[in-house]
Amino acid sequence: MAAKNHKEPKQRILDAAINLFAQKGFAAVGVREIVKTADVNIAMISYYFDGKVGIMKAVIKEFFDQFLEIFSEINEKNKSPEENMRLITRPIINFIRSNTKLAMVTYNELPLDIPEITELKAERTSFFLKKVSSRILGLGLDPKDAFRTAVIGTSLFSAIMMQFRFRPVIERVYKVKYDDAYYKWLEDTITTLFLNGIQGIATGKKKRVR
Amino acid sequence: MAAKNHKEPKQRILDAAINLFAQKGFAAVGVREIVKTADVNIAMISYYFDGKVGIMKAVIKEFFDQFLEIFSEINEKNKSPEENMRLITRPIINFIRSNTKLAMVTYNELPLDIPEITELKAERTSFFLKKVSSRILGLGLDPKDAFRTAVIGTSLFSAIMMQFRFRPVIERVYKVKYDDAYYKWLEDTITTLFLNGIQGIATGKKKRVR
Amino acid sequence: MAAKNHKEPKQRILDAAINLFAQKGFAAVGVREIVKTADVNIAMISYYFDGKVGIMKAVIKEFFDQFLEIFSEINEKNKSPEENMRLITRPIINFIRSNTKLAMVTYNELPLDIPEITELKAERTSFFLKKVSSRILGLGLDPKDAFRTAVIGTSLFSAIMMQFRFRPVIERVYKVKYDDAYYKWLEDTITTLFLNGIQGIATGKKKRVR
Amino acid sequence: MAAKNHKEPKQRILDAAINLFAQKGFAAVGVREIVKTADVNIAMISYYFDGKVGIMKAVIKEFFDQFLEIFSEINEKNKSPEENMRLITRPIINFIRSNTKLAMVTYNELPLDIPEITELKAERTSFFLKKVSSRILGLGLDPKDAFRTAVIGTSLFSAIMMQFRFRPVIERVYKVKYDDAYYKWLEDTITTLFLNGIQGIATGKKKRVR
DNA sequence: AATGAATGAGTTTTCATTCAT
DNA sequence: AATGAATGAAAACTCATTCAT
Repeated sequence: MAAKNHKEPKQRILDAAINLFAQKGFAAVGVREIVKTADVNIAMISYYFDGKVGIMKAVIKEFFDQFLEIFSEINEKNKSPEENMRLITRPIINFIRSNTKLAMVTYNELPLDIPEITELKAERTSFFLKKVSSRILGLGLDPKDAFRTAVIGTSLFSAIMMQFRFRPVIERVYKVKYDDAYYKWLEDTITTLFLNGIQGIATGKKKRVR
Repeated sequence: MAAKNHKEPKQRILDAAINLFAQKGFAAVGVREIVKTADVNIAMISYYFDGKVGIMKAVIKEFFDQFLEIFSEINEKNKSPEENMRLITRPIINFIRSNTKLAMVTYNELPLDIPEITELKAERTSFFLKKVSSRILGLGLDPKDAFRTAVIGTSLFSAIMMQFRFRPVIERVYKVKYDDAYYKWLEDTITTLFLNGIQGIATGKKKRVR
Repeated sequence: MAAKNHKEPKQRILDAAINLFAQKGFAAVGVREIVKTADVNIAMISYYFDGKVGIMKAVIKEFFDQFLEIFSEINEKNKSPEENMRLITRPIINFIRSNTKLAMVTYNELPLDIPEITELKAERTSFFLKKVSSRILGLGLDPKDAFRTAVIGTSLFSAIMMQFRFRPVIERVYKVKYDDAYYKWLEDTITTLFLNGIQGIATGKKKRVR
Repeated sequence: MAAKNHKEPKQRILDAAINLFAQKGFAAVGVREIVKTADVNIAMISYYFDGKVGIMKAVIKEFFDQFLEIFSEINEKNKSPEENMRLITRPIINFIRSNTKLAMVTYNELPLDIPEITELKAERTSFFLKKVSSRILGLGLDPKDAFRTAVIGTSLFSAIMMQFRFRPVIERVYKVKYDDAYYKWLEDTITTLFLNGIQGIATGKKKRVR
């Protein structure tokens, strides 16, 4: 029942919370459940995080701190369009694969209004929006069409996220092994899908403008 | 505060619940809040829905009953690929536009485990998965590649859904008016994006197989 | 689920209530449970009994009306002591055997205070106390020792009652078949036990006085 | 209204519950009433007893733990039959006199089915049945007639219990002072009654066998 | 740093009863 | 006579948080 106690209490709380939030959602998880899972005293929640929403704040921060960083590492020089597209899809897939629950919690709680978190969430997601848009832009779209890149960027992210969210459903219907090969295949599929899609938009853009 | 009382109590409860669940999430909404919004007596929750999760059950059923129906109406005959693609994207966008909160609630609560709802959810989502996959299949993909159609289908749905979920964030960054023109433009964008993406996959399929 | 509907609604309610009260106790049974068992509309409770405690009143009345009557039928003439003792024990055992649940409900709820029933209960139990005492008195006790007969009388009744109350426990420990032979044997045992006991008290009375 | 706060909260809850359960019955007492009487916070019920039935569990355990112990102390050596009988009646009367409410609560709730308590109750009452039977056996009954000792034992206990249960009724009819003298007299009466009764059964046993 | 008992407002659900039909 | 929707109070329980130790 108790968790591995080699880590620090603060980290144990965070780990437990991410797992439980991912499973049941923020509001449905009680602090008593968290402290039992983390094997810490209940007062430690206030001590380290100043309450339950403080944990959620930390979770969101952790997600964005790590997630936004993966974009910084991308340096598309003079590569092929496919390679550049892959420079977007691969880090996203790999990151979510390695941090599935962290990503799920953040993504799931995004539209919900917990007042004390609204500002933090809005700021980070806006930043993400700009970041991902700018990455998409380099693939042949008209720089003036920034809004469209935002739609495509969020679609890309959401499409990838969906594969993790929908995993239980997919497993009910198809025989899939979620191994390295699968994730490579997913990377290929998403890359091809969006690369061709974006190129289709870029060439046909004269017709449909907004 | 009280709602319009022209509708029947049962429907008022459902309407109120959908609005509140969409705003705060299922677990964060109390029945007292629902009955206050719906202007009904608190005991009516048990009377009509047998408790709070009963409301959620009804919400999920309502969403899938309506949503799955829109696919039945699609009859792709001998039309152009673009027209066929549009026969998928348009009804989805229109439906979610008309039932944004219903869709959001269902989509948001999908991964969360509320035991009494698990089975219902699993059954309906599996059904959705098959339905959307079969629609995608008609666009030039190899019939043996059913699993890939599932990934593309869920990506498509999720990409559209994301535009509704992310609306508050997008509004912070871009000046958008969510009118008929916008939704037409969104339909065009998503249609072009996925049509070209799917065609790219269909032609390049020999290389990447799973 | 629904009960046999040949009887009148009022009687069906009473039957259902007695069964449920016997099983769970008055306070633990809800009117909704009663009406479901009796297969009548919930408003019939108020209509026929003026509420839940009204049912309990009727139950208590029914028990005492029937139970006190069995004593009237006893006419000890010039019989042997054993025959006279048996004229007390047999009707009690037979009555409780035939009306086990009615007796259990009344006996179980005796010490509990439901204001509207207190007076009714007190009056009937007092009456019972006098009745049973007077029966005991004829077995050789000093007429002045009325109080002692009350103790013996209640002990006798309680001893018999206990065999019904404790039946589930006894069945766990001993192999018993609750058939005619058993009840005859019980009558013999209780009769002998109390007859000899009373005679012992009657002869030894000079020593212990109160 | 508030109770003496010298004792620990847990004990105060137990004391209050025993009093209230004895007065109104388990199901008719609300936790709010208990916490008001015990002057503790309502959450302490869950904290210490894991809910209302947890209190009842504790009450039953407390009764049997204490009650069964009084039998252990009895060591009938080479004493007269009356002394041996008295070694059974006296501790029972004294115990119930000192723990009237605890005994009443346990006795009253015995036949009622509160699922979570069924097993506990069954186990302890079975144990009691064996204990009291073995005590009775030493008074001249045939060792093979174990079942009859059970009937007599439960009758004895129930007869004593009845004097406490019926006290309000008896007080309405007779002038009794429930002092030491009364309990001594009660001990004499019950002892004589059952001793002679048992001896009557023992001698007349050839005739009536089961 | 860490404990766990204690708090009071909060939760959902069920209660017996009523009333318009 | 009979229905069942509707009521408001009360039920048991859980919540996140605090505080003396």
